[in-house]
Amino acid sequence: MTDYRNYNPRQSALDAARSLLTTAANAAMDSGALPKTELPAFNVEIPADPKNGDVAANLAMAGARTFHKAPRQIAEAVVGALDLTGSPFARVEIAGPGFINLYLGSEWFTSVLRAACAGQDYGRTNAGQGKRYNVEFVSANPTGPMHMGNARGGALGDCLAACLDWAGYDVTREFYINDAGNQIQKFGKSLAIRYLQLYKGEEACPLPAECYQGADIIERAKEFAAVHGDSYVGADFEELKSAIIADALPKNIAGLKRDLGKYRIEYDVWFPESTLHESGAVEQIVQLLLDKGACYKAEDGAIMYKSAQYSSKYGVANKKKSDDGTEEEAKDEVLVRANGVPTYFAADIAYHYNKLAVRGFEKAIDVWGADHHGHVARMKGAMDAIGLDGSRLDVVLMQMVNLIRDGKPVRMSKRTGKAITLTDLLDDVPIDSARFFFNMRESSSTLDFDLDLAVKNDSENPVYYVQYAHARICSILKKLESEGVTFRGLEAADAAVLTDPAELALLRLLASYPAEIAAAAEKYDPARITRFVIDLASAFHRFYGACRILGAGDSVQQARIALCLGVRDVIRNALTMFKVSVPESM
RNA sequence: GCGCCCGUAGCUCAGCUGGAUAGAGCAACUGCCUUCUAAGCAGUGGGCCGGGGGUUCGAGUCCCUUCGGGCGCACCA
Repeated sequence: MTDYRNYNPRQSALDAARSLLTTAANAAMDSGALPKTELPAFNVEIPADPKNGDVAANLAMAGARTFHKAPRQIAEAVVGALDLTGSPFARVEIAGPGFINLYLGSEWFTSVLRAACAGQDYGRTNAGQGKRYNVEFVSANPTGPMHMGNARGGALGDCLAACLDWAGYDVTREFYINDAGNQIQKFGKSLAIRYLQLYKGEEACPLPAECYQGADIIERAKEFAAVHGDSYVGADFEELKSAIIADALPKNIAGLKRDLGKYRIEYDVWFPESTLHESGAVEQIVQLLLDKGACYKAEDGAIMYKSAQYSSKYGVANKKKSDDGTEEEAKDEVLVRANGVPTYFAADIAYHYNKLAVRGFEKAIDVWGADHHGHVARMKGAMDAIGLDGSRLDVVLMQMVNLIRDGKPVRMSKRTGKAITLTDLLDDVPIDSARFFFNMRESSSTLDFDLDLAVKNDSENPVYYVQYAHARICSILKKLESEGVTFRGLEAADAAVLTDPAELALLRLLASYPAEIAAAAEKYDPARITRFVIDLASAFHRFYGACRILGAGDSVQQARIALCLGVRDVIRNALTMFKVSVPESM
């Protein structure tokens, strides 16, 4: 059997076209058909309309100036020198203002057909060359439940990691546990007060407004009380806080793992922030920044980081608005407070130093909510400041989610009256829908999540539409089997007999799948795959309406079975890659 | 005030490093099941690509400007 692993037909066609045209243009210059000059930069692309060829090049238009000739004359000179023998292309045309349009031969289509149904993980490429990438996503605060941003970030980060994996990167999925710092102290205070309220009443110990108000805090306090009774009521408040944090925090972290697991997200690494403080890594980073002159001590004893100086390369640093409304120059940022406690920023620098320098990832990709965009430039700048290259940190910013019900935005849960959490969402809509819907828009766009659509069991719901295409293929294959029609294997699959536009459209889509995954990985945009698989399902349904398998002549029948197998496998692999279920019957 | 994201059909959105006649789904209307899953398909209508300048053979795409919407500008994380 031919080895189709790592095969990327679209990319090979583009590469072949570029190489052929470059050779032809040089030959035309050597023969005098074109003036000798440097070959202009040109594009090869897949035209939207197949009438304009399978690969089109703008070489002639792009070279009009350098060659001092009309585009069509240049095109004719190049095409005159073009030798297609041994190439994937069967013919060439000059069209429009001077496009050189190349048409792929049936051997290429056959190679696509066979690769797609060969059962060799078609779509996987080695574009990433095994580079080690770290994808950190969700990293929700362990002080409470996860919200919609975490839901989107989870689906986005997990599927992005999957795309990177399929595109040949060595991917680590990571969750950064913010188990240190101010918000943990606030967590402890909230818990401690809720605990005391159980014995002294709410009036005696009111919960301050800055504390966490959620019902989950009361639950944890009750659990603590169930074990320890009132033995901590008379204790020192700090002692109570420590004890109750030690009890509740691991439970919350376990809860995050459980909820994310239910959402089909499994991490390779859960990285606790506290270890950076305990190991001295945070102190070391601050010292390193002081040594490199990126930091200085302020009069009050705080250690300040020269934010503006390092951030400017990556965008304008945050400016501060003063009380009278006038604007001040970008301000340096606090790394260590005057009281000696490092800020979150200091720990975050140490954390990214750990990823890039200690563990040696080639890239750290962070998935952040867009509300943190102001931190991107300073974080990348900080990487430069500690002697790493800030471009090794990429931040995928993700815009807000609007939940829509009955055509109107919903903010609060009907049941709890509070913001809708990840678990609320997963109670309401299937996990398949959640993972799929969150990957339908690119991360830079705000996303309207239609709760009504997500639970629908009909073709309006894109998840069902795609799953149905797969189930339909499985059903067809079963039917064929029962009729005694069998597939004789890859050698029997010849794309030359597939001439219906619906068949050719399917082949072209199949051909582009590996390149789509590679592009999704490179652009950090897994939504491309979601849209691709919807397109593929749509093209299949059209094929189903236009072409029959039972009753077709033998060679056509064999080729169409191969087409079905290829589409089935690609849908299955794409959905499985995104951890969306793939039913064989519906 | 400064910064980031968005503005394309009635609605939700595609449009790949600028390319050929700007696409899809939903909604509206019309057809298609005694033949492989009608959870499907085919067809019709629907657009100063927010506005205005510029760059060039060519701009939804790049630059400038302007308007509208979202988000952010802490010794919080």
